[in-house]
Amino acid sequence: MAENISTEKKASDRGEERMGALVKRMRSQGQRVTPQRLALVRAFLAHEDHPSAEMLHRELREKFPTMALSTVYNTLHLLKELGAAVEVSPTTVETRYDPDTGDHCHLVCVECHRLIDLPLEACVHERGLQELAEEHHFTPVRQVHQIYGHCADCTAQSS
Amino acid sequence: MAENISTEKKASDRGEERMGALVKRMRSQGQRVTPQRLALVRAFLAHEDHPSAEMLHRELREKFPTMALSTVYNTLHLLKELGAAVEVSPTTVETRYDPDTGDHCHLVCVECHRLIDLPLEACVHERGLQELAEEHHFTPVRQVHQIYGHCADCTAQSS
DNA sequence: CTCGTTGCAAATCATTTGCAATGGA
DNA sequence: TCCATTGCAAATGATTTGCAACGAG
Repeated sequence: MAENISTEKKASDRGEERMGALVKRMRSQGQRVTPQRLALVRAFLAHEDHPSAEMLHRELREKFPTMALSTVYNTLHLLKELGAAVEVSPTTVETRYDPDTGDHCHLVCVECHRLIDLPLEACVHERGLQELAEEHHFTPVRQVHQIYGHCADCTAQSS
Repeated sequence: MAENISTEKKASDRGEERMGALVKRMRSQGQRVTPQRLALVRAFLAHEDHPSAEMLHRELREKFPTMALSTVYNTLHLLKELGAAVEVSPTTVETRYDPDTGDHCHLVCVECHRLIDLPLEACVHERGLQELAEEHHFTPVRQVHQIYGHCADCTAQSS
């Protein structure tokens, strides 16, 4: 529990540090900073894990009983555009969002859909995979390395 | 077009080679080898790309006008269990299935959801990423390296 | 003959959308 | 004030499920 408290503080601090810049960018883009968005962004950035829209919705309901799920999605999409959130799709279940936008990879449980962070340096090297998995008591079934971006045709079309 | 024909032949050959073993394994597991499944597996293994259930359904309708979409899903799930297909989820659109089950990664277009194969040796090394992307005229937005498997808790629970 | 599989339609479930009301800038 | 955003409900779209008829072993 003592560990949890310090972890929580770190996450909150990280969040508060990013709030200012984020809010500034929202305003500069003509996006309105509503109380709902403020609370949503603050809650999201404070996460050390990978919450889904539904999870955030449940969490925010306490302060905003009328908060609609569509508002949560709306804000998460905004954060994605601002580069402050990364979508992670464990399998075919709810999309999960990662407040840590640095390059890194995840161990994904195909049963409970838990996501476990791994530093990028650790996972780009094939040889280290087995040891890493064992460290986390994780039994790899398959690995997927996807690079999202724009293909030649789409880049050409939107020019 | 001449290139297409040779490509198609290679894919078909690869498929035919795997058909026998696959059918044998299905029978040994008490799975029935129906004409629908046979056609579906053959069509799937012949693919050089990453068809969705819908795509295969359209394709198979020609020979089996009554083929249900749920039958396609059913067979794809079976192939997945047999290790003959790998699920790939580009974003939040239709799941795509990859007949190439070897370790490799994909370039995923976030606009048209095209998947481009990359050999694993090429993509596990961080440094090569930029050059590889340029080779394919692909603009990377983000990369995702996910390892699917079973986490410690789930492994413990199902023991 | 048996029971796994099929086809069809209805059900699910995450996510999106339409639209009137609200309230930031 | 003006228009982006909200909340709500209905729509969407991929996937799953229930169930009677079918047919592979």
